[in-house]
Amino acid sequence: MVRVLPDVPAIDREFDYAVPDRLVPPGGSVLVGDVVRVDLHGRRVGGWVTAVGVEPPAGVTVRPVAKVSGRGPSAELLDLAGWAAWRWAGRRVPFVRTASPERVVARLPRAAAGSGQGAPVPVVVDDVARDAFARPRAVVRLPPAADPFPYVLAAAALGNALILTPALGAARALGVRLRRAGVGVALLPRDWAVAAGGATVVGARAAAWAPMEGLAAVLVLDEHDEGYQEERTPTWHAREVVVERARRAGVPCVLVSPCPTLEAQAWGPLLAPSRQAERAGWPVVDVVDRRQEDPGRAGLYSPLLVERLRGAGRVVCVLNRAGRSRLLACARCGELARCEACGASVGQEEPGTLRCRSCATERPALCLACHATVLKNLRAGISRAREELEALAGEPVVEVSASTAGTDLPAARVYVGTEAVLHQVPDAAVVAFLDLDQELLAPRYRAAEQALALIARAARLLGGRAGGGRLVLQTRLPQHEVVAAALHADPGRVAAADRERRRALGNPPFSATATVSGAAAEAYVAALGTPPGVDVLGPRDGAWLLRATDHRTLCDALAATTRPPGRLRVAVDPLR
DNA sequence: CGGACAAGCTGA
DNA sequence: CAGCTTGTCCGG
Repeated sequence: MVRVLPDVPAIDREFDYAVPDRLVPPGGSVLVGDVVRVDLHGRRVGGWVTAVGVEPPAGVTVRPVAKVSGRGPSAELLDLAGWAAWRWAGRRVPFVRTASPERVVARLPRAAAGSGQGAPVPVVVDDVARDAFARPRAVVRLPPAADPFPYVLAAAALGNALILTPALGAARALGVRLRRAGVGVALLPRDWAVAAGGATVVGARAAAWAPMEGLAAVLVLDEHDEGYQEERTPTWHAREVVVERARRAGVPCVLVSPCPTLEAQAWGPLLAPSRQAERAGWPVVDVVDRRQEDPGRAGLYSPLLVERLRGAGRVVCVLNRAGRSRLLACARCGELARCEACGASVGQEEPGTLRCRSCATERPALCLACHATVLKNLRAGISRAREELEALAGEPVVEVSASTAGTDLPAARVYVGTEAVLHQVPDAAVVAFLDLDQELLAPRYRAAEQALALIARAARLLGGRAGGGRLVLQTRLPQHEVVAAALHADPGRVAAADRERRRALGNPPFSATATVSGAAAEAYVAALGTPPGVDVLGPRDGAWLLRATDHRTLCDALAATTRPPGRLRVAVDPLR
């Protein structure tokens, strides 16, 4: 008899089944974690074995398992899924799915050896990196131009390591380098079976749930990257998952980032490089104080930036324009979309709503003249920026946005785009933030941290100080700590200022928060009540904000609340 | 989630 | 009251 968790998120219960002899693999047995198919209430669903040799409760008719499909997550990972369901107020199934192979894995291969191509390069481990792994936990501040590979090698030198990168491309590149260094590597999600057989694992967010045989060390690169957080509920964070995994396994865990989050710094000791080493790993910064320019004539491009544009090498301009569009017109009659109250042009910040930038009056997105609901974009921020830049540069300028990801960018010397441009252009001689204030003043509690992360990303395209690249920051807030941090290659300035600000405002990591939204939110909040240590704020726009002293208090309160029927979204640690 | 079954609604 | 929709329950 086995206990089975069906692969149906809404059920979130286990059921007992018998295993017919003919389904027991020859010479083996059905194990915890195995993927099965079972009949449940008139339909056949997938599921996972969560316990074997169980005694079903009296009075239930036990049905046989329909099929034993293959191997699945270990008992440790099933347990971790239970913890994650608590931590992010979700169900176990989404986590167990993430921990499972994409396709059926009938049996595991033997432990992965080195690639065998040529003689393995002896693993020379950097002293600083080895010291980081000699501690149970460490946060390493590594400047953007520095190669993190010594930390990767130091992790792999301890045995089968779990190494996370924010995106799969970086994981693939690390895998190649590790194989060349003679390390047996599994790239998740592709090599699930290899990982389960025993290997050092590299991968992105989902690899936090990789099967590991004899986990020896955990390493998270670019720990600050928001790609580590799942956007859909449960809004789990890969860094938190692997930190917990390392803790449970009693193995060292190292988080690396050019600009470590306050969450990371609250978790473990910060190892910062020498001032000299850190300066070498950040580019030279030009701060352009836009307050000094003639307000009537100041466009998007300062005289200094125009001068940099004339130099040699690739130029990348970043313009994260808040709002979907700046100027709209009716697609049917051509009437400009203007404010009813003051006549100024209105923009569309959220689909379906027009907002006046001058008096903040809002109205539904329809034409005042003919009531058509389709409006077209006359001045998307980036498109206009591109035209102006092309005129200034006197050469073709390529526009880059999230929508051009994965396509071949036209060859050009000058690029302009949203922050997506920093992910799509490999390197540059100049990176300019046309309107850094947009980032600095964003109405999010993480704005400073995120702005610095963006600058660190730009710094990667430029290389270190010796490379001669220039980072141009156009701002009206030249004293802002983010600008100062970039200028002095000292991310600690942002951390220090942000820490005090967040402490004063009770923002994470000095609290644990969750948002509750959806049709059933009101009933859920009512059922939650007012547990000690948890503040219930709102509703605002139909959503409630829960703030607790810590995650234990918050998550215990959420776990004690039964979900009412209806649509409900509970997001623990929302980035907002 | 989605099948089973009950209760409710409609039209002849 | 058949035939259909809608709602609630519950799964081994």
